[in-house]
Amino acid sequence: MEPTTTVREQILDHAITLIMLRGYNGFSYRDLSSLVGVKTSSIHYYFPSKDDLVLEAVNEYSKEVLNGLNAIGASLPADAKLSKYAKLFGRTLGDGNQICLCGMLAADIESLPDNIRQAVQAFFKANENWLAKVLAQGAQEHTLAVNGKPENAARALFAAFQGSVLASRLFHTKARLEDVEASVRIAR
Amino acid sequence: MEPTTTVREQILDHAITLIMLRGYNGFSYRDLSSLVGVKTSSIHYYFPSKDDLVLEAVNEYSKEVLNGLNAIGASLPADAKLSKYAKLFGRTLGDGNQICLCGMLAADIESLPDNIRQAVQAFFKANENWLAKVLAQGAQEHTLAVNGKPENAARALFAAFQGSVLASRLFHTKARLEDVEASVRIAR
DNA sequence: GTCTATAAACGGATAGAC
DNA sequence: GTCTATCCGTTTATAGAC
Repeated sequence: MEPTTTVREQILDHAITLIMLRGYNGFSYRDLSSLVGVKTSSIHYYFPSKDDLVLEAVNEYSKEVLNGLNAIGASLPADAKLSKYAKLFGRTLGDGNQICLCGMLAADIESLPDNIRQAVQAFFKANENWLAKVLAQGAQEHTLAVNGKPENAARALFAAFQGSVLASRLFHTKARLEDVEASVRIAR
Repeated sequence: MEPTTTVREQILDHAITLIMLRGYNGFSYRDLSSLVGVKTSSIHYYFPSKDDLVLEAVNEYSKEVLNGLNAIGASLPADAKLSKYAKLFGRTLGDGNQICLCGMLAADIESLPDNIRQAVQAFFKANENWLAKVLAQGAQEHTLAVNGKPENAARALFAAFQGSVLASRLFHTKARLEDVEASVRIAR
């Protein structure tokens, strides 16, 4: 009883993976065509333009990640929440390297229309707001090191997560993500 | 008495800007052709393949940034060094937004050959090593907040700088870079 | 919905004249 | 060194048959 995945869902799912792997300018309808097994013209049937496809990819990806955030128990201690966040961040690709779709599109942002920019901005803000609350909690519990206002520290921390997944892939190691978590966690 | 810039230098300079703006897959020999005012075949004369061009762009960019690092006085207090670093990091593009060429290529790394990957890795390591020394100094001087070993904190900090220039451009603001500096600076 | 066929522009790259 | 001319594959996208 496998859940039936529609062609549309398959296209979107492969598009998400390809964007995370090679970015907006690094994949084509032809790539998707060979992955899904339909002709490029069929892909245009579901997603008339590449920008339509990418916008839906951002929305789908955002929904998944934000659902993951909501699934992190609100009653947990702050440092435990942060650990779960670090694991959830991005999506593990084939070889174990992680990358965030919205971090990738932030790099490609000068090639993208404004509606996609807004969607990526919304993803950034949602993550930063969530992290700000965790940092505020962690400061109170004396488990996380917060310098300055939680809002500012959260933006810096989110940037560090984004940068660390780039470095993780560049060096073929997951250790970079752990460095970020360790940089705010207070040793006991 | 303007310093004469050769065609080769102009090509390389525009290539650096274009890579920072749109990434490896987001610019073409045609773009360079119209910017420099020579035909694409002339560009191939200087840089036989696109990968040759990008490798030289990385080397030139690295040289400039590393020269900038060396120009930061060794006798300065750590927090002053960090301020200078934040200003030097990346390169200011047309509208005031900053971006780092090697951060951009780290995003595109899956489209690039191994010799370019190694050059980008070298840039990351050089920056991380420099930051590790500054953090160690700052910990001693009690001006910078360092959690854990300086080497690990430096990798997290460099990642934060990389992520923050992406966010700065995404949101059209320089404030994100300042958040990173503030996140390690101890208020007095 | 999916296909074939095709358009029209763009991609990196090369040969050879000047 | 720089040009013209050209190769040939790729890219996004559309029209129309089934």
